[in-house]
Amino acid sequence: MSVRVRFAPSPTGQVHIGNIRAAIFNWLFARHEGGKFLLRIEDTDRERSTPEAVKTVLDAMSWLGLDYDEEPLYQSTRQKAHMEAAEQLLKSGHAYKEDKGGTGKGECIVFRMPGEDMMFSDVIKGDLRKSAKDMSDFVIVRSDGTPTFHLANVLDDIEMKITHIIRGDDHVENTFRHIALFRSLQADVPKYGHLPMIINQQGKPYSKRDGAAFVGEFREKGYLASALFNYLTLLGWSPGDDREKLTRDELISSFTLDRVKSGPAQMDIRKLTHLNAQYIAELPIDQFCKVARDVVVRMNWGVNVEEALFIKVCKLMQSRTHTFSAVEDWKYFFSDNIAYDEKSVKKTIAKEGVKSILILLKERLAEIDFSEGTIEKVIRGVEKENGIGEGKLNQPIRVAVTGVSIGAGIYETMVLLGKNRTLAKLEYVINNLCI
RNA sequence: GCGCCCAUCGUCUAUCGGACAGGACACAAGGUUUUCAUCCUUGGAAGCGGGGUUCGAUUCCCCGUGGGCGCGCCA
Repeated sequence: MSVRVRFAPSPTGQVHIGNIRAAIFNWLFARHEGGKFLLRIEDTDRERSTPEAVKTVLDAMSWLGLDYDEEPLYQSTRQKAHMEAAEQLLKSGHAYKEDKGGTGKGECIVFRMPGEDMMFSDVIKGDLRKSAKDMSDFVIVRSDGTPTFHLANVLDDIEMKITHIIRGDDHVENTFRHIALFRSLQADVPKYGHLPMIINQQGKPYSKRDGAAFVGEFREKGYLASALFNYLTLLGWSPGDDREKLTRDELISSFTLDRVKSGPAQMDIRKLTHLNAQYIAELPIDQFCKVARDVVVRMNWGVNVEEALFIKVCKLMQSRTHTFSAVEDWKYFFSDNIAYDEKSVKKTIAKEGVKSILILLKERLAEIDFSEGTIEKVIRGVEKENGIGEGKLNQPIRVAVTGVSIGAGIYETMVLLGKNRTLAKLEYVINNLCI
């Protein structure tokens, strides 16, 4: 029988990093096995499940390249089938009505656990057992007539002919209930695999408080889908050798569930960032420009970022870009109005004697055509005339023309800045920041 | 409290009883470089504790400890 797996998110606004990893593992498993990867939108919470929330899920998936094989099943369309199944369970004696605990809410429908010890072989965790006394009956239809997660989930998995359920660790206990449901519905019980949780630095499951907890945030912070995808597979899984940076095809061919670890794994943003830098470095330049351009648009600098210059800047900056949020600091290439880093200014420009040197530099630069060679020559000359060590002027100049103390090679930077802008910035610094 | 699961460098991991426990991130020290970054070299860094089984245990078993998860008319 061919493998059919699913990702079943409830669209509640954001896609949690733990959920998307479950989706990735399901996807990888399906692709490895040549099976189907399906999507089910669990939109029974009518208040939170808005079309926008659904779109967020879809966007996150397409961003990561998680393509699904059949039309998504919307759980909200299954209400009737759910209720019919509940009636059937009532009839067959697998469920009964009860006002649980006399809450006054009225009667709900409760599923009767079989009352015997259970065991299933988890594809990741191995044999898991639970004795009858530790399992109690549970509600499948609320007193308001709506089905609970357990009922809906199992019924829809039957409907979708799911063969393997790969989901978070937090569901292991539910699995005993779900298996009992499958059996009493006379359906084939799928295979289960429970993924370890992703935890934060405190060892707790990732939450909003940990900053980057949602897929959208990683995207905004300048991470590449390919890097996030790759990194997430490494959390709780490894190919068994020393490879860590794997292409999607390599991931598909080496992914097996029996290599998934069963203990929780801690997220390390730094390692993600390192991977991200590698992926960025090997991006074709036009791709790099495209993603960088999106950041520029979002930043809304209020200046014209001309494409030809932008491409040159991209070429210059790509190798030192770890995440695309670094693009936010590129404003000095395109704007006459830049922010000066106070500390850097203090350290390099706001010093005795700098002013006259910069004035001389400005005069000399005004006389040449800008190229790396000519610029370097001018700077070396000014240094020599003032008895300054070779290269010592580079940093002050960098701060003067870019506002910050880090960046690409200063000659290249000045060439891209252009003569006019360079001179204008020197003029500003001489008049306003020098002492 | 009860039940289930897990346990290798700070972190992610390799090891399917047998060599110096390997790799990556991070960190440190060098080198390259006009700053930053890249790149290169080197270094420190781990088998939770205690019992067994075995010629031999990180690996198998038990106990302890630590951690995670679950115990809803949430999903």
